Amino acid sequence: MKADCTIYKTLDVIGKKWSLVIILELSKGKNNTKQYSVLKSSLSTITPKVLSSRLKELENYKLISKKIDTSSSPAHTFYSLTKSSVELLTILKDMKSWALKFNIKSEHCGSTNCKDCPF
Amino acid sequence: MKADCTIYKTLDVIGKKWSLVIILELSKGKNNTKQYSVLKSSLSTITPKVLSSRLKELENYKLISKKIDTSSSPAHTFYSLTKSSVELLTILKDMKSWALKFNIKSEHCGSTNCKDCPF
DNA sequence: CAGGATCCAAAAGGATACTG
DNA sequence: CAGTATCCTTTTGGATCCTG
Repeated sequence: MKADCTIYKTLDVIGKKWSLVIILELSKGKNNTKQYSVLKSSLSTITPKVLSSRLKELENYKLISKKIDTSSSPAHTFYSLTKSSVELLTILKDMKSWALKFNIKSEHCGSTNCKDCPF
Repeated sequence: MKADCTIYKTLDVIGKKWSLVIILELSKGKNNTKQYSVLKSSLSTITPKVLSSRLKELENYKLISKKIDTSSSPAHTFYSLTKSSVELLTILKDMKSWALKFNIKSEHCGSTNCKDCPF
């Protein structure tokens, strides 16, 4: 394997801790969108430092987009999935099916139709 | 999202650095099997400590199996994919297709039919 | 509200040397 | 050959405080 192998690079993009989980959380929002504070509280154990650095990375990769609503004060920031990351959801879904088949599953979930993982 | 969400746990299993890359490398071997030393040299930048700890983890998860051939001296150790991880290859393939579609690709590869990523 | 700055502790990863 | 042991560097996590 060469260091710049496509799969290797892909794992750099989406294989980091929190990256896919952030994408999953955004997918639960209306129009694949969530406000920063809502996103943050849904990822209860993440710290603002880690969250904002992941958001920047994902934005650079164009996997999420950011919009600031200045009509209210203080302003609200919203993050949305892009076309790219929406297509990634299929892969997340397949990962879940695979996991359930091979018994990597959560106690409270254990099904393919769980409100926490909306598949 | 709860801490024990299925997808969250799945990422613990296969989302760690090197885990999927090791599975990919084993898939290139005859019968999805490679000798330790061959595996190691195909992952040129990995260190023995990290490699052996990942191999133990993957073995515990039953994603790989280990066999020692004592007929030669010194003995040779072989690692193979299991049924579980063979089914994961489909997901890796989908990840590659997704990456190529959104232009995360390697210079030398850039195709869906590359000997380094055998898809 | 949405982060950025700072400091610190813990964990993961890497380099190298060594052994059954 | 297939790893361990040891030491060190880097990354990650957490807490807290601050600001436009």
